[in-house]
Amino acid sequence: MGSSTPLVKAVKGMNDILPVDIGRWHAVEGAFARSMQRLGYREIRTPYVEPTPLFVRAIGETTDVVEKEMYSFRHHDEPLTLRPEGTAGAVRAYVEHGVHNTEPVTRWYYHGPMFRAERPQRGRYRQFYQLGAECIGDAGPGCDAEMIDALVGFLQDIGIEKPDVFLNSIGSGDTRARYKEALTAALSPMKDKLSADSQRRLTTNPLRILDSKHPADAEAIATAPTILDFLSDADRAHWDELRRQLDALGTPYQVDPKLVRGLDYYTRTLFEIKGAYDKLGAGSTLLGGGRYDGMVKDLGGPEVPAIGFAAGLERLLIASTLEVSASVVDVFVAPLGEGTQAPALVLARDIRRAGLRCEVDTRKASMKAQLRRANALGARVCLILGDREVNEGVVEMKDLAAHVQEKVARADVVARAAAVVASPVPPAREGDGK
RNA sequence: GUGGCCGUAGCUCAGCUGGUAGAGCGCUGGAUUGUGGUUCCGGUUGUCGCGGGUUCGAACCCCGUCGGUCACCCCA
Repeated sequence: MGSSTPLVKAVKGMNDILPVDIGRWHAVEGAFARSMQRLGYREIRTPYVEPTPLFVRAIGETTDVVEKEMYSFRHHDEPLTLRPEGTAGAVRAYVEHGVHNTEPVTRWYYHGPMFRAERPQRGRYRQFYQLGAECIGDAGPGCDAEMIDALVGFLQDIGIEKPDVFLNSIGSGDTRARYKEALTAALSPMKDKLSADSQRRLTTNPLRILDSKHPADAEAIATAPTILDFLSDADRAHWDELRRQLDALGTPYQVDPKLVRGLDYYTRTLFEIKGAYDKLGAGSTLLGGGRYDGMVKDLGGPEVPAIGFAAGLERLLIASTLEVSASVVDVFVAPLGEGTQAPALVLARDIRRAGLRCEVDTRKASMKAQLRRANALGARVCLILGDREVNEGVVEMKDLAAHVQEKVARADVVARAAAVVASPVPPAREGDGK
């Protein structure tokens, strides 16, 4: 009946995904899996809960994620955390299973929920879903270029017309150390003019100032030295080669020397893809990633390079124009009259055994109500089984899209219904049925 | 986490300087006592997010709280 006030509600920032919406989720997840499999990636699933120190080590002690966004708790004195991202767990699994001993290059993709205690808004939730992949064991820029190119293709596959790729290199350890020094030196004199956040960042994490949207920081950012001028020879070679290969692939990108990311583990290549600005506003980063050549070793493994990315599934769904069939069943069986339920159940089971989706009405509803339901479920065929039909050994088969109906022998009805379901939907016509 | 805006039926929303709720869609019944979708006619739905306060009287004003949203922080 009417409405009701729930006694218990879902946790803030954590949402139900209802069946009406799940089709689009499946479509995007499926497109992603196919796209990664075509590149030789295999799926990995890791736990949603990991030991807290994994994230502290991998992501970095002073990052916002670790400092204030993790769902952490103790269980029997063991510090645990709901994973805030997927790379740390994948790399932990890589090290734990000694995967480097079994193959030179490892390509894994994953999808699943992540948890971050931020203030929710559109496209940003406390339990959210990521699609991601890691390529471990190849240091070359070709690996980076291939990944970026494939991602653009994937986004186009799900109907995101023109994804914008932003690209940067933040070099490796020594490059970054020299740049940090130069940046701090350049910005310190104007410290008083910076925003409060950036003044603090000057000592904690000066790179992040480049990312600030605060108007007070605009001038400092504009005049700051760019990290691309500080690249070591090896870093520069990687960077130049990456761009050459992207050009060869014909994948457009924009160099953004101010692109920095909030996780400490990145080295060299950094990329971000944005799109659907009108629908996503400030959260239009669809996907971000980069190289993390040091993490495997940091987590106790061998010195092995790696690159990966993660995409926000909710954001992809907002940006995607994919449309998905709302049809729930292929065939609807409508029993009419007293003795018809049992034959209807048998008929429905036969239909399902032929591989079709079929719902049978067990409510004893009127024919009108049953046909309405058949229509609402998106059935192509409605099989009407009244006492008359049962007695005659036939079924009334109605093609709901073509608006035609015929009497079919019970023995033939499964094959005939299957043929109708497989046949193209006739062109829509104006009009009223007869 | 900081600040702004919002919260009325399942959905989208209306409700005039406070006088105790309305539309469309949906759902449902009928027109067609065995035929959907289209058409026509009828019916149905609310502790006006929650708690407190002001007032003779609150959906409307005030405080708190929860939720959403936008921006920031940050990120996917």
